[in-house]
Amino acid sequence: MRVDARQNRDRVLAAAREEFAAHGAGASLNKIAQRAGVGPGTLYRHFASVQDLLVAIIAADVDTLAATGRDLLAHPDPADALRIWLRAVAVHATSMRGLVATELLTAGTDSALAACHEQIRETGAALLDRTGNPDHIDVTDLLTVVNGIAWAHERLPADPARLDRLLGLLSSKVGR
Amino acid sequence: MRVDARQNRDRVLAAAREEFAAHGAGASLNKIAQRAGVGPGTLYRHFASVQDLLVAIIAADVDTLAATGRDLLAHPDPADALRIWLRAVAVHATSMRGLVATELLTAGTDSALAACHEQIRETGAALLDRTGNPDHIDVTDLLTVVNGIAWAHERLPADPARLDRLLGLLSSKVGR
DNA sequence: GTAATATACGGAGAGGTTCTCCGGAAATGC
DNA sequence: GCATTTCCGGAGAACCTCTCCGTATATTAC
Repeated sequence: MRVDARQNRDRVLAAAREEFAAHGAGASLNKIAQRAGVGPGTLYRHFASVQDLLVAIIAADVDTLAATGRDLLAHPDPADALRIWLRAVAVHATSMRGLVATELLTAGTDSALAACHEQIRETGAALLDRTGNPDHIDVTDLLTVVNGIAWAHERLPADPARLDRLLGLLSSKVGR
Repeated sequence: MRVDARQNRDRVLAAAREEFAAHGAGASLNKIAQRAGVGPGTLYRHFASVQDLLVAIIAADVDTLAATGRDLLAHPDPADALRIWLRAVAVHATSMRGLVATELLTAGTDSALAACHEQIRETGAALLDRTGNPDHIDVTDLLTVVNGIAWAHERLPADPARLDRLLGLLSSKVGR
């Protein structure tokens, strides 16, 4: 890839981060291009759809999340480890005004996104298995609910304590 | 109100129901007007914003939900009654591709919508109180999570059994 | 039944959006 | 230094939301 192309790509990603954080799904791709100092054509050549753009932004965070999960496998209390990690997942999904939660949930056909899903699912499964999982909870279901909670939390007026309260409503095996 | 105006209003509402159900948030108000056989001006005169349109559609369903809740106050098992009603709330929120869940969550400044919120909150509070509410669960938090679950469920490929599984992940006091 | 009035209609149009296309400019390889 | 490949950027088509206002229709008064 030509170095100027990579620079433009990076500039677009940075601009998109800011614009999505500020306006969520209502962000204008035109404005992202403008903010990045490139033409609309350049933006669309690098990212064929708004989803591609989001996935590129999210992928890095997913790696971090998986690493956190691996570290937590060494945590003395398996149930605590799961709770801590689920909270981290929720916090991550609580960004960009619901866009991340939406994207993480929708399977779609994007292979990069599918890889993100799989990475998160495997990490969650490992943590859940270590608790013994007496209620035979499906890890996908669990992550679905956590995403839903994150989405709802973000949509309401800011209340820092709410996220923990909502997660606390989960089944006692994983919630509290 | 002139009778032709009322007829147009009703036609717009019917068209909007179909269009929202088909395209969710991506529905075009132009197309709704076209489908209803009126001009855009007529649509906007009746409903100043897309939110007004949604609230008008939702309000009737909320009345039904509140009535169901009142009936359930006579249910022999308070915990069962709460679970049944929460499921009904989730099913209702699971329509129009997430639009209803979104709308029910966001408080905003619309007074008609605020009335819907209050009606649901009061019904939920009555049902929750009757269980004794040993965990001191906040009814608003509970409804928030149910909405989040409904939203997440609707966003994924159809799986009729999933909604119950997700609701089952709630704290044992209300989930199962 | 007719005239006067209030009310509502509909479409043109301004300004925004997404996304495409292609001529020209810039970087790379020899 | 030159040929070639790659990439850029903006013009523009098609769509969207939302407003304005002349026109048409329903209602009321006579």
